[in-house]
Amino acid sequence: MDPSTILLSPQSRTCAHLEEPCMEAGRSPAPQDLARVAPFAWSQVPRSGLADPDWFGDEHIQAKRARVETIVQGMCVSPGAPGPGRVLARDGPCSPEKARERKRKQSLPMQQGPPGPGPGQDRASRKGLGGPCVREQLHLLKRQLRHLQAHVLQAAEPRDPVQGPGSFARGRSQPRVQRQNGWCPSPWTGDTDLPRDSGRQLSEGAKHLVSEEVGVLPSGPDAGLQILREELTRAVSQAVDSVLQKVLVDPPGHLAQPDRSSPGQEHAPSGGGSCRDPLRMADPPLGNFSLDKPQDSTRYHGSLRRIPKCYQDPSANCPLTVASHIQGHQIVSQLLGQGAHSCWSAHPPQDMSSQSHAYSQPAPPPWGALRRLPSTLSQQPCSLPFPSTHLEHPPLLPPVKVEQGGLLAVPRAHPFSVVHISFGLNPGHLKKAKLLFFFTRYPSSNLLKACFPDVQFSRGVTSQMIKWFSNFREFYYIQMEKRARQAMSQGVTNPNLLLVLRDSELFRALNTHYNKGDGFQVPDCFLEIASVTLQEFFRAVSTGKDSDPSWKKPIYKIISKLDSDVPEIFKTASYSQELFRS
DNA sequence: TTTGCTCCTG
DNA sequence: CAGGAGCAAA
Repeated sequence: MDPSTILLSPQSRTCAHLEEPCMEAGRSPAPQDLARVAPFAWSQVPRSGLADPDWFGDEHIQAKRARVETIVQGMCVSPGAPGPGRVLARDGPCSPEKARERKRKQSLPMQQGPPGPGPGQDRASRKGLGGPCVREQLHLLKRQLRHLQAHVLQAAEPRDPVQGPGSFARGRSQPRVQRQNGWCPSPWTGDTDLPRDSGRQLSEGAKHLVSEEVGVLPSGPDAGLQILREELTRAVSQAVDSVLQKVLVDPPGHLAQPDRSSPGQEHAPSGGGSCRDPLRMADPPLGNFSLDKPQDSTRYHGSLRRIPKCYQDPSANCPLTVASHIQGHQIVSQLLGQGAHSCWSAHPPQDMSSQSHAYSQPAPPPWGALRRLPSTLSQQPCSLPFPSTHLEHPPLLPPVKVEQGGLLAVPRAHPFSVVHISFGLNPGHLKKAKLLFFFTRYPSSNLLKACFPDVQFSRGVTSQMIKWFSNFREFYYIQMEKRARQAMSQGVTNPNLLLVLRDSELFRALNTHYNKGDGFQVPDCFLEIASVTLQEFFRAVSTGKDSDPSWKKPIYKIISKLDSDVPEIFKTASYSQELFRS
């Protein structure tokens, strides 16, 4: 008896939940909060200002404020001045109707955002956002700004040498600028069609909404500019948010999904729970390993096999072309939950190619990060609390014919990431396919397409990949048969004693083949499937069924039912690129 | 006919 | 790992 294949106790590993990146950072208002707060930022300023002793005690400032307010109020009733996106209007002596009208006008562009961006409209919406629409708004606001500046400069004559025009504003805004320097530009700004500078300004404006929505009374041209920036920021970021919220679904694999068709995967607490666990290694190792246990794996069959919950979810929130759930959720959660102070937001997508890991780890070698990730995946492939390290890895150009920007052609590619579509398969894809084999021995072509969003599938590519898996299986079954026969020759009688452990020779052979370099921690579920396979081969061989020319077929059938769900990370384009890179 | 699989060979 | 033959199912 070969002790290496006898499992006395299942290896159990603790469930190492990786912390969400940047969670320790102080939470800043989520965009919804911003959206809730921002429209009142201006009107709240005086109130907060009154509460501020510095502010309240300064009569000069008060006088100046009164003058500026008068000017602004005058502007708000001046014909033609207010327009869409007008932001300087505030409730005051203006008539209630006009005030209401202004409120409506100022809230419409922000709250409506892009008009009903549907799942398939994100591109168009974003174009509209970043393009002519925003430019027009910008233009309009600039005109208003010039208007305002003229008024302010007229009104605030240098009567006060200490606090000349803008001096107050500068005194107040200077530290603000300082803080702005530490502000991480919004990742979205870079994704719009706005000039990079505009994006930065917008982001800086957004920061005010976060950190200075109260307590400062903007005044003077600088402040006016700031206000304009803020409002522009608000409009754009809200629009982007709404697009995002429409486009990016709540990921099934990240949040609690109690009703998921494969609940065991979602909440596998540890160890062998990494995949659908047909054999529940919690059983004593010598317990029943008979194949009736995987009954629930029949769920994998049929049309619903491996269909992500998202596709089964009747919720309309799930667009047909689903972005990578995890990426999407990460983006949303980063944006919504961690918002302005998110490390993630410190790097616009465009910069990620040069700052790939900077936001999650100081400078981890790609493979190091990769290695840490799968080991987590192998424990919880479906809940996937993986580090953001892998979320937005820079798309790496494979040395094949590539094409940029095939977003619409890539169903699972993130709509906001630049995906380089490969028309062929590269070593990274092969590597990924091998790792995939740990989860699925018989991937459907749909699954393959889902797992290789950066590949433009053609008949040739599909068959090549199918061929790969065929080869993988071939090797796998050969090893199994070999080991089964070996066990038989060693006098093993109880097939249930045959288990594949990580330190067994069989595992080493498989690991070497599929996981060269051992950079990926093989999921426990694979060990379980391998054990089942080995036992089936042993049973067949020991009962003489191998005399039948097609004696392997029943085994194949059994094993084909034991495929596990593939971790979502495999469905991201950046993953194979990362593998290729390493 | 197409697709997918196994088996064999190089 | 790829190519090809052969088979079976859709």
